[in-house]
Amino acid sequence: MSSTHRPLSERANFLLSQLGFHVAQTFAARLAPLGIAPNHFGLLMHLDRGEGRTQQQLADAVGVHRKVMVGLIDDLERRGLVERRRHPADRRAHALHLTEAARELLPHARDIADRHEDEMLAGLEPAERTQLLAMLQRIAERSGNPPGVHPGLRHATPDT
Amino acid sequence: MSSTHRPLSERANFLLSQLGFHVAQTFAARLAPLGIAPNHFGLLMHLDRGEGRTQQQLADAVGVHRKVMVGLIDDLERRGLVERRRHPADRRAHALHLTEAARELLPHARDIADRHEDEMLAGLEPAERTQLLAMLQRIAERSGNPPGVHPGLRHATPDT
DNA sequence: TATTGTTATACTCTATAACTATA
DNA sequence: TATAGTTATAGAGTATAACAATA
Repeated sequence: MSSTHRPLSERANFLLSQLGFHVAQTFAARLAPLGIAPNHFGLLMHLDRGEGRTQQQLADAVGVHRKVMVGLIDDLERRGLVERRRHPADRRAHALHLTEAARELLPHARDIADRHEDEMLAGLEPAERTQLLAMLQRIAERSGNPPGVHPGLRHATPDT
Repeated sequence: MSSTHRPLSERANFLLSQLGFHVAQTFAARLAPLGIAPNHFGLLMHLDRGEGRTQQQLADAVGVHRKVMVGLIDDLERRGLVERRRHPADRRAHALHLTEAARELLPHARDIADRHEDEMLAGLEPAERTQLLAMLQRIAERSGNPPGVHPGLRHATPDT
C-alpha cells in the first residue's frame, strides 16, 4: 500500500500545521509596523465589540488565563491603545476601554488582515476560496475549539 | 462594507492558524505514547528514505540549524531509535542510522498519522478531502516553504 | 581557512503558586 | 469564602557566541 509512504507534503494534517505556522508568522510580520502582535489584534477586535469589560471577561472570551491577560493589557496600555478605568460596579475589577489611537489603528489592522488573506489565497479562484473557507470552518467546528478562539492562547488550566 | 467587520472565525488566515495549532497539538498527544514528538516523527521519516546521512545533511533537509539537530538526535538516541555511527568518509561527521526499534515503531507512527488525518477531516466527503488537499498543497507551494519543511522548525540563521 | 558537532549563556514564553484588595 | 488583578519563580524553547576536532 503506497499510502503508507505518503510524504509529509501530501498529508493534510502536516499541511495545516505548516501553513498555520506560516500564516501566523507572516501575519505577525505585517502587523509589526503597527506595534502589535496577532494576539493583540484579536483583543482589540473583541474590545471593539463591547467596551467596559473586565480583564477576566475578556480572558474568558479569548480563552486565556487572566494571569496572561495582565501582560497583554500591559502591552496594549503601554502602546496607548487600551485604558484601564475604574469599574462602575466592582472596585476589584478594571473596565477596559479602547483609546482614540486604537479606533484609528483598528481599520488599518483589518486592512492588513484582508490583504494578507488575499495574498495567501492568491493561487485560488474566487469559487475555490469560498469552498476552502467553508471546509475550514466545518473542520474548525468539529475541532472543539470555540469559534474565534486560538488554541495557541488557550493555555493554563481554568484555575486552581 | 460588512467585510470590514468579518470576525476571526470567518477569516481563512485565522482558521489556518487556529487549525494548524490544533492539529499540531492533538497530533503530539497521539504520538506521545510512542515517546516521540511530531518533529521526531519527521526526522524518522526522512532517515527512513536514506540512512547514513550526517546531522548537517539531515538538518538541511528538514530546515533546522545543526545546533538544534544535536538535541533532536540526542532525544532519538536516548529512546533507542537512532544510532550515531562513524562516518566512512569524514571523521568529523556522524552517520545516522535507524535501529530495529525504529523500524518497528515507524509503521505505528504512520498509522497514527493516517487515523489522525481521517478524524480531522471526518466532516468532509471523500471528494471534498481531495479538493482540500489539492488547495492546501497549492497554497503551500506559493508560500515559499520547501515541501515537507515545517517553518516551526525553521529557526536560526543559515550560519554565522 | 572552512566545516561538523558540541557546549555555554542569555532571553523569551509559558506554568505554578501565592499574594492583595475587594466582594 | 470566593473572586479580580497581580507578582514571583521556575521551567521549556529558542537565539547568540564560541569551542574542539577534522577537513
